[in-house]
This record gives sequence, C-alpha cells and structure tokens, in this order.
Amino acid sequence: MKPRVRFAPSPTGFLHIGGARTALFNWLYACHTGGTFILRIEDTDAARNSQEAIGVILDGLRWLGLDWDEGPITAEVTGPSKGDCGPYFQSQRNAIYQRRVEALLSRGLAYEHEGAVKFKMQREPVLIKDVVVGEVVRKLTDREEADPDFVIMRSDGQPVFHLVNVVDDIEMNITHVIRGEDHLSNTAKHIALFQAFGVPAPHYAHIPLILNPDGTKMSKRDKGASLASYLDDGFLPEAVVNYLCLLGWSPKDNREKLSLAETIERFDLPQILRHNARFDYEKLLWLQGEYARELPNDRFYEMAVHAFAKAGTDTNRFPLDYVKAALDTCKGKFKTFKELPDYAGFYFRDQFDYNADGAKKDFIPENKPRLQKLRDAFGNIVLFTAANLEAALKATATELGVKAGVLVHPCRLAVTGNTAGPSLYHLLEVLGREKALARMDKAMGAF
RNA sequence: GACCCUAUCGUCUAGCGGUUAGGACACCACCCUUUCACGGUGGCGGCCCGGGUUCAAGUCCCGGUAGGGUCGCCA
Repeated sequence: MKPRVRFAPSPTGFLHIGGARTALFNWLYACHTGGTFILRIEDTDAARNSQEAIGVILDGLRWLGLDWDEGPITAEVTGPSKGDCGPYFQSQRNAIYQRRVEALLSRGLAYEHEGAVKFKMQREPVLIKDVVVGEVVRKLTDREEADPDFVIMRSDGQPVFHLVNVVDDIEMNITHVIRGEDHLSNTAKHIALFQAFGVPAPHYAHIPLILNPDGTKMSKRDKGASLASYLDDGFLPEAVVNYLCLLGWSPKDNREKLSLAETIERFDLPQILRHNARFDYEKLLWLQGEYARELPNDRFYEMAVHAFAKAGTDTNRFPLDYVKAALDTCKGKFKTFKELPDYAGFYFRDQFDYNADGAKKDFIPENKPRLQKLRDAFGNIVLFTAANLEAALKATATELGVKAGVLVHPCRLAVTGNTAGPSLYHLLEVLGREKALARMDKAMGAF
C-alpha cells in the first residue's frame, strides 16, 4: 500500500515557517514514495477560524509549490475539493465525530462529565514507535496521574483536537503521521484512541522544531516566523524550500544547494535529525542569492517589475527596452527583490539625494574640475556605449594624472546618488547621454 | 512540579569504536575588480561536564548540566 500522508494545519491567520517545513517533509515523502499528500484543515476551533486564515495556508503552500493530491481547492469551507475522503475541513465533519464519540460512549470507553465527553485513558505507560526518534515510553505526568482522562468533546458539542485528529487519520487512511516534535508527548493519547477504535496506529515521524537564532521557541511575533514574510521580502520560493530542506535533514554529501528532484530522490524519514535547529537568516540569504543569480530572464523581469511596483515605482512608464536594459545591469548583484528599488531606483527617477558619506568623500573641491573634464569628455563621445565611456574615462584619468577610481566614484555618486551599484559604464549607457550629462551638471552644483 | 526529546566550530551539518574531526553560511586577510556583488586562495573556530565499557570513545552505557517540548472544554 502506498503511503498516505497529510498536512493538517489549523487556520490561525498565518503559516508558521515550521509548519511550512512540516508540510514540505510530508510532501517530499509522498513524492519520494509515490504516495498521496493530503491537505486537511483542522478548523474545529470556531472562535478563531476565518476564510482569510484558510487562504493564507493555501496561498503559502502554493507559493512553495507543495501541491496536494487531496484536499480543498478553495478557502471556502463548503467549496470544492479533490479526493474521495472529504470533506477536508473538520468543521464540516461533525456527524462523523458524533458517530465516533457515540461508539466510544456505548462501549464504555468514554463518559460524560459536566456536559463534555471524556475519554478513558489508560494509566499504563504507552510505547510510541517513532521512525525518527525511536522507541519512546511515555509515562503519565503527575497531573495526568491525578486524572488521566481527557476531553474529546466539549460541552457545546464541538469535538476536540485529539479526537478529530485520530478519527480523520482513520477515515482518510493515513499511513504515516509526519508532524512537529511538539506533538510527541500527545501521541500517547492518540495511540490510545486508535486502540479504542480497534485500528492500528499509523507510523509516526516526529520532526525537530525550528527555533529562533537565540535558541528560543519561534513564536508568531518573531522575525521570520511567518512564511508570508519571505514572499513579502522578495525571496524566491525555491530558495526557501531548499533552505528548509537543510533544517533537520541532510543529503550527507557536503552539498547545500539541491534541486527539488534530487531532494525528492534522496529524502527519507529515518535520516531526519533528532535535534532542533536554529533558523539562520544569513544562510537563507546566501541560497536566495544563488537562486536569484540564475533566474531565467523572463521571471527575473517579472519579479523585478513587481518589486518596483510595490515600492511605488511604475516601471511601465518607461520603454520596455530601457527597463530590461536597466534590470540586466542589476542581475546577480542583489539578493532579495526587496533590495532592488533602492539598488536601481536611480534609473526611474531624476530626483534623489546623494549618499552623505559618499558626498563627503567624493564631492570635494579638487574633484569638481575633474568631474567637469570627465563630463566634457563624455559629451564628445559619438556613440554613448559602455566601451566608449570606459575609454573616455580612462583617457581623462591619464590626462589628469589620476587613477580611474578618482573619477569613477564622484561620477557614480553624481548619476546614481549611491556609492555602490551596477557597473558604471553600463549604467551610463543605459541611462543615456542626456540624463547622464544632466545629472553630472547638476551634481557639480552640490560641491 | 511531573513526563518526554535533544546535545560536533557562532549557525546548519558530515561522522556510525581507530579521521590531521570534513563541508556550508557568517567572520578575517589577500587576489580579481571602476563600486558593490560574484569568483579564487588562505585563516579563525567545535566533539557540554563527570563517570564507566573497551587495547581504543565525538561515536556505546550511566549520571549531571543545559536547551526544547508536553501535561487545556487550543491545535
């Protein structure tokens, strides 16, 4: 029988990076084994569910490219779905839970208590066989010792997580439960429930958690906790996926950058690490740079234009050839697309401030006549190309008896306002004679 | 408080009883270079502590310590 795995998030309004990694590992395992990946929405807590919150989950998974074989198609709880085990929203499966609870009740395995229904939990330790962690003997805690039973249906008739989780795993024929290690202790309850229903428990694989850089638990508020923040910050999903694969799993051959196909090929449950991992933003940034550099041009332009639009710059007001030429000078020189509007904004506006440190260093009296001479040399160029600009600048430098850098720095600052940026000669060519010379003229007034 | 999991450079990791403990990110230096980035070379830096077992322990066992998780009519 082919594995059937599921990602079962609850709609809290955001998708945690750790949840995304759990989804990824489930998806990878399904792909690796030719199994089925199911998306089930655990929206039993009516108080904090909303269609928007569900949309966040679907959008996040789609952005990462984690397509599901069974589950909802839209964020609408009564909307269409794919697969034969629906509904895939737990809020729509109440009759099923009701029947299961009644079955336990009638067999004396559960009982009513203050309007709620409690499950009769065994007092003996439970053996959890985990593919990742190994065999774990879970004893009762002191509080559980006092009352080992737990609520499976609230007094308002709504079922509780432990119950619905197990019932749906049974109903949906889940063979492998791959989830965060925060569920390991609860697994004893789940195993007891499976026994009560007379169904063998699935295989369990509890994966380590993702922690903050300082080792503390990564909660909602922490930087980088939300998957959506990576989309907002202009990361590439393939970089995020690649990075997430490296947290708690390793290809073991000293490689970091892996294609999805290779990862699917190599991924398996037993080699998942047992210890938690801290999130390293710098390493993600490095992978982002790796993927950004080799982005196909069409996608690069699309993302770049979008990044500018988001920053309030409509690049469509400029000729397409100009935009593309401008972007070509930037490719591979920045990492996240969020950086781009600052990096190359000078192509799309004539008003900008000069970098203060740069101005202090380069806009000094002795550079003014030099910049004037360079401006004149540029003005005499017939074809305003990078090669000709470079030749003119170097000739001018020789004539003045200075190194090229002496002219390069003030010139860059004059035409871009920045001390760093694309290749000077290429950006001048793209900018064109008129703008380039005008900006140099204007800068000389700032000395 | 109880129960469970974990422990290799700052971080992510390789390691499966015998290694000069390897790689990546970050950091530092140098090279390349008009800036930045890329690339190249080199460097810094680690087996949590204490007991065992063994000819031999990062690797196995026990204890400690530290970190994380769980014990809800949240999921």
